Amino acid sequence: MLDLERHRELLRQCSIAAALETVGERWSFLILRGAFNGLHHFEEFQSTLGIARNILSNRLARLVESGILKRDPDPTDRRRVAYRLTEKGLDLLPVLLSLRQWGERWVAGTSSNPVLVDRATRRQIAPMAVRDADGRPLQRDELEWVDRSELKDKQA
Amino acid sequence: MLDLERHRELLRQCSIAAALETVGERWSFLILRGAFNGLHHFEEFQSTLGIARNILSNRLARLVESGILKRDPDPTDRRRVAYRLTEKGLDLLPVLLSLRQWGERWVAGTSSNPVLVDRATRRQIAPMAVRDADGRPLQRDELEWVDRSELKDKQA
DNA sequence: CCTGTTAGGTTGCAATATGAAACTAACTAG
DNA sequence: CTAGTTAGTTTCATATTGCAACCTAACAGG
Repeated sequence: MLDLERHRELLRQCSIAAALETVGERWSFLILRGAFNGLHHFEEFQSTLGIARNILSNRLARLVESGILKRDPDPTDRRRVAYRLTEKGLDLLPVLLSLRQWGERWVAGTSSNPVLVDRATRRQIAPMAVRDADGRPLQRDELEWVDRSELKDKQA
Repeated sequence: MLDLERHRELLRQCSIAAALETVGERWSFLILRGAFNGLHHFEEFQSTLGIARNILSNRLARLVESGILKRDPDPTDRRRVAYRLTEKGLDLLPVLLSLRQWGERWVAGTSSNPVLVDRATRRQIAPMAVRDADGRPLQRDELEWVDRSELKDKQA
């Protein structure tokens, strides 16, 4: 009970911890990346990711339960199930892109494929960056952590 | 050998997978969040995060080996070690912020503390968003995945 | 100097998670 | 009907996590 209470306190204090409860491990991230890249069906995920079937089944179920993916049975073939990103799941795009760009720069050392472009201009999206309220990218020394009570103006 | 080869192929193909090799699990993320929030010492991480000492030791060592944290022994007290983010580690800020904002919106349902502000204006940073090359936020239906060879212009 | 405290670990072992491979149920196509 | 397909489920060996105790080196104070 004390553990549960501390757990809840942690969740209240930190949204990262809350987020990590649902997506905080490697296979979930990779499944999400697959979903963003157009994978839908169990076998697609399994063969593309090379993930054990029981782990895939477990993670898919968890992502569905968390509301990140939804399970769409195919009316024309009752065996087939499409797993699709929900609004909640789609909102993870900045996370995935940030992670990808970091990986490109610091781990893989190469750019990867496919790339995300602005449909209208066909130009690649900008690198994910911390920006001020007007959209100007901020350098790290321009940033500061403050207590929420010290905010200059209330922002939604 | 075949597994190793496939593993390498996956890393080459996807920078997210490469990134997840180093930060792809819950405790690493939470340690990084702690580091961004000013934690430095073993005991600080341990008591703040409530993480098992052996897991903390293992993760810290891994993050140091990956070049994300560096290990700074204190010259005035040789027992003490400060773990600090490297350039590589600091570059994970967009990942952590994206994740945090996602968690605030979809999991915790509340805003968390501390918050990141522009030092000059004291205004809160903008939500992480996917933006075009000029910095304009893009909606999801404005985005498209293309093969790198189809890029309209070469961008660094 | 000795004793107690501190800091950063390490160790042993139980519980839990992962992964390989086989199996199953339901469905579809010919 | 048979054979193949799809999405899982199960079994069991291996790996990882977590609890709690322990250890070592360094320090502080009397």
